[in-house]
Amino acid sequence: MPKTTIDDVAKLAGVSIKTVSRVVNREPNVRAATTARVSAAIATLNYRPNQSARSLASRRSYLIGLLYDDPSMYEIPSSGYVISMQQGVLKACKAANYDLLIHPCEYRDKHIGTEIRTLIEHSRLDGIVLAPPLSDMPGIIRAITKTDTPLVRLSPGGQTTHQLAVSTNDREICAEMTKYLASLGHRRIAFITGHPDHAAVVNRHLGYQDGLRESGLRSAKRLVVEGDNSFKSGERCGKRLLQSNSPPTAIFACNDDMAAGVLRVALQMGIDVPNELSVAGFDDVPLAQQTFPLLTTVKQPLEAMAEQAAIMLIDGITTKSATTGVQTIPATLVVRESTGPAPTQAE
Amino acid sequence: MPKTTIDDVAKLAGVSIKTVSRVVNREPNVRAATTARVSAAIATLNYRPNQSARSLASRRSYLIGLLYDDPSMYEIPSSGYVISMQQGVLKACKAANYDLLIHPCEYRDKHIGTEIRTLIEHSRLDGIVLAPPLSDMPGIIRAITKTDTPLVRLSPGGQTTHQLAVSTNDREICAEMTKYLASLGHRRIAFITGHPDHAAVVNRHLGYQDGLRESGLRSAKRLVVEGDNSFKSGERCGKRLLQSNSPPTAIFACNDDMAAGVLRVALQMGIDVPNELSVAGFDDVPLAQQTFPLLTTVKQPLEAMAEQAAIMLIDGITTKSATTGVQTIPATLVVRESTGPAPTQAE
DNA sequence: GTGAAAGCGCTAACAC
DNA sequence: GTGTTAGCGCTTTCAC
Repeated sequence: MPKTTIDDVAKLAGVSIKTVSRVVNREPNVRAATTARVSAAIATLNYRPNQSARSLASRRSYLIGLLYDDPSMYEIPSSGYVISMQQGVLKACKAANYDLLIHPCEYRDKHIGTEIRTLIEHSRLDGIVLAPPLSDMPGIIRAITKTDTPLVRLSPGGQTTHQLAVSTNDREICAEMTKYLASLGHRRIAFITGHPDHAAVVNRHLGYQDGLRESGLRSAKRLVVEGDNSFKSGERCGKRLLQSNSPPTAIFACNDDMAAGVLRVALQMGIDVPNELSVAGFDDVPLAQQTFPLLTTVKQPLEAMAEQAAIMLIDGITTKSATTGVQTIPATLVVRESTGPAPTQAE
Repeated sequence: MPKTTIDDVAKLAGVSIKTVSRVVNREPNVRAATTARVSAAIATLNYRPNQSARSLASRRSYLIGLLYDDPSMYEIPSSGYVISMQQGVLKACKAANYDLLIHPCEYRDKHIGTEIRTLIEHSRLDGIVLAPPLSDMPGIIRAITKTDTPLVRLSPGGQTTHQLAVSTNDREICAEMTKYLASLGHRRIAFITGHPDHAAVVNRHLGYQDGLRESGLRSAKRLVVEGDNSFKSGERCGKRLLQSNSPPTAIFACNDDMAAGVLRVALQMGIDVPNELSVAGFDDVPLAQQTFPLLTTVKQPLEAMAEQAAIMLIDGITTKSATTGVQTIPATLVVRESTGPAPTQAE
């Protein structure tokens, strides 16, 4: 069966192909009656515009790309984060009749710039959603903007004045979590920092310090250890903290994977969570509900953020206005089972 | 800067555009010297063929679709499985200069057939990789084959004579795992079945029965409970099994998410794994290395399977030969910490 | 409000 | 081996 084309529809509706095109693209200047006739023809013929032809003529691919750090680069890959982003972007794409092209990449690769440029030019991406920590890498951002491809960054750390971005209130919410832990009586609250390349997690560290200060606690260098956002690094950091003399009574890790690693180490060492140790994470990925005990964490609205990013992106593409702006979608505390009052004798 | 086209390259190389096209597409019948000249021109102009134009002229999109069960439909979504498949397919796509379009879908949706058909016609997918349990749904398979789109199924349960598919030795390896548990002295080995719609997990159940038989054990109905592959269902099933009178000393769940759920329940109930209870899973997703204790499981070569599927698919597309065949990539046992000798007094 | 004509950048079919 | 000629099915431009 030869696919039905715009000509078939035009013939059946008794109009020119241009009018069909107008209806399909919701352009103005078509009488309601005509629109109805065309729509009917489209329905009976089950017509679907050919994207390739559309793309060629309009110089748009109706494809947007989601670029993120390749999870398989880590010992134990984390997947919940990526899936959430994908879901969010997909939702926006579906609504706007765009398709999503995913592209995990190794950002440490020397030729990452060329790779991205090739991807964009080859696939004719209409826009790009850039996930952290890629969203903080000047080289990558430059490679994209040089091709004039619209770009939205997720959770960028630095300044975002002349670009599109969506982020959450990392700093404030981390201060809140820290204050919450302090309010439970904890005095030695440790912090596991994240990926040093990921600027948003730097803000989380700042929030931790804010929270400490506002609770009248002093920050101690030995209570802050550096992870890389991976589960394994959480285990390593947790072990180090818990084996020190005068270990913390609470550990706040700046993502869930690391917090889950801490939880595992505590279990292994026979430390009772939350009675002897409180543990908190950040993200609220599925893993936070698969640990024992269930993880207290910060619910980052990742899917909503990704969706919003894609909406802004597509909006900018269709209106051709180089929009600018930063949307912030607030995170919230989720208290589950891994946090509790500080142990009394441990002071 | 106006993008460079095939005409620019032809002019610079002093040949016709058709020759450039030949070089780009690695077609035969071009002299080596000519090829070299064209390649040089391509390099200096940094030419990249326009996919839209290519697609329109050749009726190929250079896009393949990966369809899978939408993980966000579950209480606690599982993501490791999906990410692995994506990785595998992406690898093959990269090698063949294809792009990947992901499409999670709710297979229970009444209009799933139309949705898939629209996707295929709209995006002009050149081929589809169908993940389980979609790969077992006649309605979905029919919707795809009706559009004449090449299709590869992952882990289909039923017969696959006239179609492409990649699977693993579910049944045999499950028999092996069961026998392994029996060899540890376990006599009451429970099994948590998976998604009833997913035929491959039915084979796992059969393998469990094989293993029991070959170990001289009788299968008991009360030792088999039905889950749906989700973590939560693993918790529910685990609780039910462990709270029964005369509980099993080993539980074999037919995927890791459910096994992890069992592990959590055991921890909650104060049951010592592996000393009082052995637990085994299937898949070897990242979660299997994030539990306490680490999960003994069956390592399913998911990424390799997905890659192989995509290779077969692309191969069939480029050679236009309606290939047929089923590849089987064997799984292996991974013994970690959650299994051990059966408790002595518990017999 | 609607339509005619001219491409978009490439590949297919065939000629040379 | 290489080139010529037609489209692929749309959108764009501009005329009416």
